[in-house]
Amino acid sequence: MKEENSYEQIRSLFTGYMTDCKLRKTPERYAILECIYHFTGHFNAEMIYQKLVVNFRVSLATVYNTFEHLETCKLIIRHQFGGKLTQYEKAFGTQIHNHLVCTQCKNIKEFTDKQLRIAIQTKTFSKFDISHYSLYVYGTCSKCKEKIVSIQ
Amino acid sequence: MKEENSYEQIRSLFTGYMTDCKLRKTPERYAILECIYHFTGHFNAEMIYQKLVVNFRVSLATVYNTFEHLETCKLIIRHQFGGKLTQYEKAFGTQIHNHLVCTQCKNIKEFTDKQLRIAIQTKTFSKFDISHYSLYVYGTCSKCKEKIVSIQ
DNA sequence: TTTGTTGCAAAACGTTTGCAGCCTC
DNA sequence: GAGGCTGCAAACGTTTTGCAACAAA
Repeated sequence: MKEENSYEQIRSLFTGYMTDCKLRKTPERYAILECIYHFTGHFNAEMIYQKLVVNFRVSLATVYNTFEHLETCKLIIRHQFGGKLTQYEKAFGTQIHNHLVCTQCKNIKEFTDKQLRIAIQTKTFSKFDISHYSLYVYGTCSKCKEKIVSIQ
Repeated sequence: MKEENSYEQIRSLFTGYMTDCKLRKTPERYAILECIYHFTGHFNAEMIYQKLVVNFRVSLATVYNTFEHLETCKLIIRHQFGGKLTQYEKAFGTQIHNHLVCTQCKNIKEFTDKQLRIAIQTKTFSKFDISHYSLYVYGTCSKCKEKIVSIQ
């Protein structure tokens, strides 16, 4: 898999998208992209805003606005794992993966499964163009299993 | 698949759950369950509330409260298909199915795939107890594809 | 009688919007 | 210079909470 995407590569992808859509290339948008690039794991608008606002003048509204564009050009993927919180993750420099969601502690673990991926991706729908997919597997993680056992 | 679950069967499942958890068997909870039983397709708290309130004294808060219990005892499944709205569906009397979500018009179609279902369900995780799963496939539906073509 | 559950209204929360000013093109 | 984008604050819609009254056990 393409594990090595430099910031410059990602940035030029975003620039290309903005040019195509006649969007303006503002410093805010690049700052948000760069912040996401250096971020590990899942994030939301508030988290990126908090990280940036320390030494950069941005507003939450701009973060939301930029996320929308990043989502359409597939640089980030939006998730909603049961809670009300919308979470995102980078869609570059990472393998396609699925999510194990613990319904007790809400923790999320990732897993990859080549067979599953192929099964989903090769499925064709006569009247539907697939863009991407999300598989969420819900259950109880090992830590919470222990807790339940110890209570009984 | 078990396509024939009478309301009485479902009701007694719920009763059993409430007994086990030492919850009170209130008329409101049964009214909400019955309303859901007769509902087709996806629904949310507001929809059930609106249907019930016509000839029954309930509050939205109670609907939310009851949904939480119905979710834990797996009589309903919670979904969040990208939008901010939380949607639910019955988890009885229906086949396990996946969702095709159109990113343009937000319409949702269901599809079943036995092979996929088996592939997911037989996947075992050493430290994780699977309860259920949701597969969302995002893309563009036929109607929206036409629109895009006609614009260009 | 006890205390879980209710309706109601207010609050909370994440997200969106309206607008005047700014800055990219 | 035009108008897309910004920050700010107010508004929004869904969900949660606090509380006194109610009713299941």
